[in-house]
Amino acid sequence: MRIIPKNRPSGHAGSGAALRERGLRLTGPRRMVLEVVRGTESHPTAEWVHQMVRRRLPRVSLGTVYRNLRMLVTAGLVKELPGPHARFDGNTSEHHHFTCLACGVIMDVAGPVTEPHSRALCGRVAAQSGLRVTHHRIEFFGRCAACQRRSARRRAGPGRRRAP
Amino acid sequence: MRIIPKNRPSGHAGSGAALRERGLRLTGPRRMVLEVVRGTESHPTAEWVHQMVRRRLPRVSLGTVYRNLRMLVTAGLVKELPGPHARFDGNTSEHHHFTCLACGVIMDVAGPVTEPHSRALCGRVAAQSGLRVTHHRIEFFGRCAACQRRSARRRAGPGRRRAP
DNA sequence: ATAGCTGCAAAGTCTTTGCATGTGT
DNA sequence: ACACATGCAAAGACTTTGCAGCTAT
Repeated sequence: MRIIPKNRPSGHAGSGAALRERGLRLTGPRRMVLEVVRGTESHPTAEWVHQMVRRRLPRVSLGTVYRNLRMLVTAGLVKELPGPHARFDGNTSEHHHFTCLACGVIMDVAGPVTEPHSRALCGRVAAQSGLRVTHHRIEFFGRCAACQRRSARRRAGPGRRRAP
Repeated sequence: MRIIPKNRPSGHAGSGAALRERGLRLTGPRRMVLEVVRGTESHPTAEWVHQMVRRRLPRVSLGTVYRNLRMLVTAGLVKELPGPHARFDGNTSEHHHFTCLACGVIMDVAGPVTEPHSRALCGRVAAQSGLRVTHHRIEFFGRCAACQRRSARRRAGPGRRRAP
């Protein structure tokens, strides 16, 4: 069900190096924030990042996590997803997102699957409207495979399920 | 520059009728909220809607505006755009949005321009991933025509501008 | 008559910020 | 050394909610 390769092994600069390259100071909290965000595919909230960071650096405050997340977004090392609660994404390669309306999980949808179409889309929009389109974002909504199975099973009949 | 037909003239049920049809009570504040949202293409915030409503009904509170906006969204009479501040859209036909990064304006991008491509996109995503895609949203970002002209003029030379 | 709305104000949630102290370069 | 980061707590921005009094049906 994973559509994009994990970004860890495919390799980008280590967190420390990445920070230095942008002229950002290398501090413990900052590095940890970046590593947490890069180390998950769960599109975490600031709160979640904070909890994870605290496992290693228990004194780090939520304010610092926010400050660093903002800074990393500005530096282009992290992306931010729209919505009422901010969510962050350590995968900076071009990709889109699918949100399961049943369980809430957010999954990546890889560039190769959508790229040709979405490129054509941008072209059309630009051509017809006189707008200059520099980038775009697509969000898909529906049900993930797991939730489809779940509801199919339920419909089939409440006969056999997990051992009672 | 407008890409979609205004939704007023093309006609949908009057606000009163629309509310009744959904079993919602027809009150002054509620009707006014719906009419304000339907009457603009500016994708307004709750605050802005509140100010407009107050021009006619000065005693309406912001809380009531929020309550009614939520209710209208639930009833499907109004759509909500994602982002840190909620924005609302009285145009419920399928369309997407363009945001100008220079001036912040949000414009509609019509279905017909994008529909075939975005349909194909959904199909591909569903096929490759086992996800069931029920709907999607596309946001384009860039510069609107006016801002392109503005910056072109500025580059051309700061010779003649508005009277000093 | 009565379920549903409203105004008002208080409370919530998420995020940002001021300040004194600490730290990477 | 000194600019930059941090922790802490207070403040901000936006949104929701409790409640007593109206109101559409």
